[in-house]
Amino acid sequence: MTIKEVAELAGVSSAAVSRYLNGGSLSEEKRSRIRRTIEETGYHPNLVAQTMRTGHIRQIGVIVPKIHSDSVSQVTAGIARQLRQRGYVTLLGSTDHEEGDALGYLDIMQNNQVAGVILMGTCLTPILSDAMRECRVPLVVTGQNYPGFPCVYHDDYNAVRELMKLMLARGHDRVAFLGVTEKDVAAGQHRRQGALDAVREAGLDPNAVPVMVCEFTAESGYLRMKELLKRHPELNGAVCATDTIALGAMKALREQGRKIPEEFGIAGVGDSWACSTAVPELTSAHLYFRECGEDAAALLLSLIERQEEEVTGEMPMRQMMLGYKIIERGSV
Amino acid sequence: MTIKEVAELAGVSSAAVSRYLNGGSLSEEKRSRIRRTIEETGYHPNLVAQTMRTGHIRQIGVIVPKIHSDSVSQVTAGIARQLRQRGYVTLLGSTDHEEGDALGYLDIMQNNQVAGVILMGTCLTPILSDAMRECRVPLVVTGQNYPGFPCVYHDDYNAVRELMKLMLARGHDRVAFLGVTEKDVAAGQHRRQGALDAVREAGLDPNAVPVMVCEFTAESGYLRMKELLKRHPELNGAVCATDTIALGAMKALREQGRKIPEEFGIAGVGDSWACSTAVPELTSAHLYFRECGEDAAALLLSLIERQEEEVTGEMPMRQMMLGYKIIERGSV
DNA sequence: ACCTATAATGAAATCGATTCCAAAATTGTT
DNA sequence: AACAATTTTGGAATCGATTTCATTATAGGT
Repeated sequence: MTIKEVAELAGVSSAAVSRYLNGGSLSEEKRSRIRRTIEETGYHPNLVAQTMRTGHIRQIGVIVPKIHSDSVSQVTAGIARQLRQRGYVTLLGSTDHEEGDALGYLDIMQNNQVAGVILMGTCLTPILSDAMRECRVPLVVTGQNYPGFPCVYHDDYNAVRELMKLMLARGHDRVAFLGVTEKDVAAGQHRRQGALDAVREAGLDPNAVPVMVCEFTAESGYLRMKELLKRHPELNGAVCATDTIALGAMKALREQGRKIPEEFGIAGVGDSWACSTAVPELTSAHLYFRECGEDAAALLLSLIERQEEEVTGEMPMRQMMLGYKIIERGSV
Repeated sequence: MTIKEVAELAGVSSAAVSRYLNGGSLSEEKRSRIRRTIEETGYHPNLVAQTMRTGHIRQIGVIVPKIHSDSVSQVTAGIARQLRQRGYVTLLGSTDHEEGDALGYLDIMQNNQVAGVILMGTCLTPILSDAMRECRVPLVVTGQNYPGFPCVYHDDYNAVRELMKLMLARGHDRVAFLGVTEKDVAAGQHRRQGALDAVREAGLDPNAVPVMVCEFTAESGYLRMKELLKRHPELNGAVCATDTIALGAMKALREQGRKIPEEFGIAGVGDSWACSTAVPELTSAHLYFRECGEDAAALLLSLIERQEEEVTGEMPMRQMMLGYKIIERGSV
């Protein structure tokens, strides 16, 4: 069913039908004839043809490192929800942490003429950075602060800093940090730095704090913690870069018979649902993942609209940092 | 950069460039001239225009009840991966379990001219069923067996049946079942039926088995289990329709001082990562979520290709059931 | 009744690709 | 060298919408 066929049936020109759909002067009589015909035929405009002509497509590319992950899927849910509300659809790309795939998606999405791209950041390599800069449509980064790009991210530094302060305040002063790869600036560098700075601020020596690098899995947290307890049996507390790692670490602590929180304090980041099923329940920093996604989408759409309306006024770069909330559950 | 501009620069007609890209007779000389021009300009064909002309778009609509969910995101990861491999992209719609949103997405995706749709099933209402039947492109259902539609789903019935058999074999013979809404046929009806049939097969009375209906959350599992223990203190085992519910239920058992697995056996479904961080670790039925997504995508693409090639031979309906694997971890 | 301003209308151009078709160029055969 | 068969080529039509433009109809004012 095309606009032409509708026009024919209603006895008007296709231009009239287009005006009916998009607003334009049209006599009341034709208006109602067209309305009837559209209802009868169940006509829906072909968005591809529409895009072809107008150059505006209501599709946004969303590139994530791994859709099967608690935090990533929460952000994605926020993005999809906001986009949907504003009449856009989500073109999803999950890269499995492969840089090549991210580049590929960036390409294929632009070929699909998306109106904009949201990239969930992990490790920023020069190649990816170049590709992002060459992106022909507005682009927003979530989860990381990439200088030069509009970003929406979390206060990773202070979230972990505050967790560590809490840990020290509770008397766990021989602490370790279970982190993730430093290639991930937000989850790797900032969280570690927050932990160490809290230690320094408490008048202790941050260089004495053992730092382990884990994968993003419970298994990895378990293994690293086991190693840590063997090498540093004097430890009585650990802050972990993610809840998953912390939950894995708790298993190692159980095996060693360390009582939580009396003999050993532990905390994670992300406020995953599994925190409240652990024994004891895991103290964690809540990050506003859903809101991060929603804000990123809203920011991107404002950039797109500004572009389409050819607003020429100056436009400040937006780096949007979201807060956090420490959820005490008794593991510290 | 359009095909016309490339043609101009290379000194050939746009038809020649098109033939270069899609295969067609072309002299070696022009071929290399075009190649050079494309490399220099970095030209990429506009997929919207391509779709406009050919009617073939390499986008697949994927409609899920809630992308922020362990199982859903795993299936989605499988789908996206398979589609990507075959040169398609994923148009994602997350409905938050709203039927209206599902209908809306079905519509908007068809307006976007998607080549096909994968619908992750939950509650099949007549309205949704009608909309699905009216879908103008091939459609595959995952996670549920909807009669009349090609489906890829799990053997929910036998997975839970086997879990319950295990439970009874371990001497937990005063059992309950913590299920989910019956509107969800696979997770609600089939899992419950599997549990009750196992009880019957063991020579016990299935009508004596208390059945609770939970939400898909740990909190709900906790509350329902607490209620259950108050009403039926004699119970010594429970099979749960999901891991999340089981992990919540374990909290209630801990509060009541029930030793797992000695005094009370518990099991879940889904083999979530959190199973192995629980105390004791949770016995669960592994379902092949990723594979389910991959198979659904593969099935859909085969339907699409068959349609595009106008294969006329008879075409059996495909209802594909995937197996499961009981992962014993010591909670039964 | 006449002229102007505004509203209504449809034919045709356009977006960027693919593809049909007829013409031109090349190849092969005798 | 003449002719047939095949390959190469670009012009033009096409997909389904929007939008410009020139034209016609209507309304308003004196």
